[in-house]
Amino acid sequence: MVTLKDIALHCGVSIASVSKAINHMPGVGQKTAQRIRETAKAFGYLPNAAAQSLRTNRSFTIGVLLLDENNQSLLNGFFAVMLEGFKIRMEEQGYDLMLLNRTVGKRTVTILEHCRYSNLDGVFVACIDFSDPELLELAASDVPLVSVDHAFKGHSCVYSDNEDGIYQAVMHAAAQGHSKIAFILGGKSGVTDKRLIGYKKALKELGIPERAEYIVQSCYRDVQRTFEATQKLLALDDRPTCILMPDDHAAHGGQLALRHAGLKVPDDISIIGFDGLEYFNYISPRLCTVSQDAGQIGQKSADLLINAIENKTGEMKPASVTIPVKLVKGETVAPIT
Amino acid sequence: MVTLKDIALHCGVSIASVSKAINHMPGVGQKTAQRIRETAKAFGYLPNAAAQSLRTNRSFTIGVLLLDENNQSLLNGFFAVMLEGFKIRMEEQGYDLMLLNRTVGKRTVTILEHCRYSNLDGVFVACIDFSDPELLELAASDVPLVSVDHAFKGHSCVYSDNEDGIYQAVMHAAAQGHSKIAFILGGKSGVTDKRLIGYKKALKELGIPERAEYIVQSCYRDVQRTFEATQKLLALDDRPTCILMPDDHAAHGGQLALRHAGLKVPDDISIIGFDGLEYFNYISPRLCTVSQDAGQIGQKSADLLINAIENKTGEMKPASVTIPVKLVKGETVAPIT
DNA sequence: TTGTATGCGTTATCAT
DNA sequence: ATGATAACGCATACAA
Repeated sequence: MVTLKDIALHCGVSIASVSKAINHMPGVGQKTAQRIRETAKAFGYLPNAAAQSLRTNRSFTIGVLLLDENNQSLLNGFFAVMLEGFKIRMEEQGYDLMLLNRTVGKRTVTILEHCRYSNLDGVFVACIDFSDPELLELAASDVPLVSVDHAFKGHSCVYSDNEDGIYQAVMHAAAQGHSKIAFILGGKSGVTDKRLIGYKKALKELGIPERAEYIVQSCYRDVQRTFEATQKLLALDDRPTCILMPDDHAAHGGQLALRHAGLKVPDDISIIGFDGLEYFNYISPRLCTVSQDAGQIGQKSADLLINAIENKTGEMKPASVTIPVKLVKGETVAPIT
Repeated sequence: MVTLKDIALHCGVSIASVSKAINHMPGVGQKTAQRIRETAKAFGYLPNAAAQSLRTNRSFTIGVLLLDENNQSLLNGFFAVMLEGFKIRMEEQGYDLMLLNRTVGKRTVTILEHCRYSNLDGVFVACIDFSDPELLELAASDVPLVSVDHAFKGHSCVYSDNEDGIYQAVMHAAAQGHSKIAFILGGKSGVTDKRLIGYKKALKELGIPERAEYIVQSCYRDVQRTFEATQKLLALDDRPTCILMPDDHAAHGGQLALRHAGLKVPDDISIIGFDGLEYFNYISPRLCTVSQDAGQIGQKSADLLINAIENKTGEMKPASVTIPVKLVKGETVAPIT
C-alpha cells in the first residue's frame, strides 16, 4: 500500500507537505505541490479511508436503512428503484453506501450504535414502520438523516404525493362513471393516512358518500391479505365497481380473488394499483396505477441528506420536498355504462 | 463517544487491559476483566470501526459488486434475492455490506482501488459480464472474492446449475410431445454457454436434430430484444412449438410478440422461462420456468467468502459449489397432440 | 497479571 | 514555504 510517507520519502519532503499538496491545501509551494501530486499519481496513491475517518470524523459513508414489513425490502421494486436513484447521486458526491443492520461483531446493537461504530455521515431511511423505537432513537440523535414519506422532527424528508395519487385515481374512476369505489388500505402508517385523505377528498368533491364497508384493511405488498380483502369486498350486497389496491404487487392478490370469483378485469370490475412497477407494462391488461417517481425520490433524498451533512454545524432548517405522482391509465379501468 | 480510555480511567487500569478484557484476550485477571466488561457495558462502549480497521487491517466489511448489462442490478429480482441471502449470512458473522462503485471522493478509481481504499475484507461478485478488465484486475489481486456462475482463477465460486436447468426444461417440453424447441439465448457468457450445452445434450438424448435457426440471440432481461428474437422465430417457415426464453423477465418480450402474432400461450405455443421470479406465481397462465435458488446461492457465496477471508494466509484451495435448480411446470407448456 | 509504548495513515497545529 | 509533531482509537509486543 502506498502511503503519504512513501511519497514524502520519494519527493524528499515531509509528510505534512504531501498531505497538503494532495488535498490542495495552502501552505505548499506551487511547484512542489505539482511535483508531489505527480508522483502521487505515478505511485497510484490512494488515501486510507479508515485513517481519514479516524482523523476527521468523516467517513464519506452513508447508511441505508431499508425495512419493510417483511424485512425483504430489496425485493420491493419500488425501494430498489429508489435506492438506485439515491446511490447514483451519492456516488457522484463521493459517498459510499453501507447496508445498515443490527450486528457489530457477534453482538446485537441498535441502529444508532451501528452508525456510531461505523462513523456514518448520514442515514437514508426508507421504511414502512416509522414507529420503530430504534428509528426514534436514531432520529433523536445528531446523526444526519433523511427519510421518505415520513418526517422526523428536525430532519429533512421527501414525500411522494400519496394524497394526490389516490385523489387522481378516484377522479379517473369517477370520470369513467364509477361511483362505487372501494379502497383496500395498506398497513397503518402516515402514507396510508395521506392516501385516505385523498380518497375522501375526491369522494367529497364528487358528491359521492363515503361508505365504511368500502374501506377495508390489508398490508402493503401482501398478496394473501389483499386477496382476502378483495373477497370481503366481493361478498358485499352492493359490490364496488372499482377497487383501489394497496400497491401494484398486492394487486396480484386482488386479481387472484377476482379471477376466483369469475370476474374479468376490467369488463366486470375495475382496479387501480399504486407504485408503477415497471414490469406491469408487460402484463395484460395493463394495470391502471399511480406511478411514483421512485428514482426522483431517491435522488432528491440524496440531495437533502448531503445538504444536512455538509451544513451539520450550521443547524440548517430541515427541508421537505414533495415529488409528484402520475396516474397511468392502463387498461384496468373500464367505463361504467 | 466512549473509548477504551474512558473505561480505563474509570476502572483505574490501563488501556491495554481494557482492550484485552473486552476482546477476551489472555493477560488480564478474571476479576478485573469482569469488572472492565461490566463498566464497558454500562458505559455503552462500542469499538470504533475505523480505528480497528486501521490497526488490524480488517474492516469486517464486504464489497458487493452487482453489475448487470444495464447497471441496474438492484432492479433484477434474481440478484435482489441473492443479495438478501448473502446479506443475512454475512450479518450473522458480523460483516457489513458496502455497495461498491468506482468513485473515491471526486475521483474515478478502479474496483480494486476502491477495495483498497475501504480496506474491504472481501468482495461478492455477481455480474453478467465477467470479462470486465477491472474485474480481472480485482481477481488477480489478493482480495478475497467469491463469484456466482463464473470462476475466477484462485477463487471460490457458486454455480447455479444452468446446464441441468435447460436440460430439464427441454426434457419437460419433449415429454409433452414437443420436438420443435427453440432457444433464445441471453448475452454471450459462461452462463449462456452452460445452458446451450444443456440444450444440446437434451436434444441429443432425445434424438432431436439441432436446428441452427431455432437458436437465436437476445440479451438477459432485455424485453425488446427478446420481443424481436421471438418474432424472428415466428417468421420461420417451420415455427417452433416451444420457446425457451433467456429469463422470466425477458419472457415478457416473448409474450408480447406472441400476443402480437395472435398466438395464445400455451394453446398455440409453449414457453419456458428461467429464474423463477416470485411474482410470476400471480400471473396467469403461470409461467413454466427453471427456478434458481437465489437465496441459497447468496448464502453459500457468503459461506465460501468467509472461508476465503478467514483462511487468507493459509492459501486454502478455492471451492466450487453447484446449487441445483428446479423446474416449475406452471401452465405455459401444453402437450402437443 | 498489569502497564508502557509504539504504530496503523491521516490531518492539523505550531514552530521554523 | 516547509516540516516536526501530536492526536484520532485501537491492538499488541514487550517490559515490569
